[in-house]
Amino acid sequence: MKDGKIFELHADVCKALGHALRIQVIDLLQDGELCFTDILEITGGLKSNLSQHLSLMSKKGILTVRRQGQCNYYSLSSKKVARACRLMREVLIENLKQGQSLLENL
Amino acid sequence: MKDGKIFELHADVCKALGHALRIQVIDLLQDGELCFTDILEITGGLKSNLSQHLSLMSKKGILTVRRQGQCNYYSLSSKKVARACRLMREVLIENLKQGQSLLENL
DNA sequence: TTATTAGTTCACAAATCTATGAATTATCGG
DNA sequence: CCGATAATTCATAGATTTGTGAACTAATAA
Repeated sequence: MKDGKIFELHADVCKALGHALRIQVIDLLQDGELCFTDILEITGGLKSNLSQHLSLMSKKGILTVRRQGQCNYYSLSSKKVARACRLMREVLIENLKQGQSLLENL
Repeated sequence: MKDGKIFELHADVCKALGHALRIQVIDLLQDGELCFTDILEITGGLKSNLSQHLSLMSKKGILTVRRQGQCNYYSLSSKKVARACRLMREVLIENLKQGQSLLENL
């Protein structure tokens, strides 16, 4: 595989983390699966919107869906997703502590 | 801080990972700082483009800049950025192995 | 001072992403 | 079959991100 291609695939997977609702979903699924309706109830908003975000996350390979009867259960495809997410959160917290974000958002 | 706000800030930091060139830069800086010109030489493309991506990464707090004489040296703000990035790469590799990406990209 | 090197900033068009609401599909219970 | 529940798909308008080239700033060298 060409070198540039791996960067694009890699970035594509990382892009799946780049939205507040998607981050919240990853947070919610850290301890196990939840069904669509439960996620919707917690996050709020339109079901069509949530559905599209979950679909994107599944396509990028960070979520897994399990269909059971009427309900769709979503879970993280790997614990590594949650770990990566937590690391980035720590980076954020460290930056916030240094007040960097205050300066940058003026 | 409101709960929704942390998700947005968190997503914002993660967004900084969501671009092929920026992933490549993180890769390059894993073992230490590099100056702008060196990065440009490796990644290719327009300097204005690279400059904007580096600036974005700095604003989001994942890069640090050190100005020395004529040159600007960039480095990762934390080893955690590289670790998170590697985790996501592993997630990608695992998915590729399972051939998920082939199916999804048809 | 003038030229050169290093890099940033700016404006703008093109591409991509996001939210919304309506229409649609699928499953189950009666 | 019929109605209800669960969720996806679709079209589209609006917002954000990206790449490009020109103009600009800062530090050094001649």
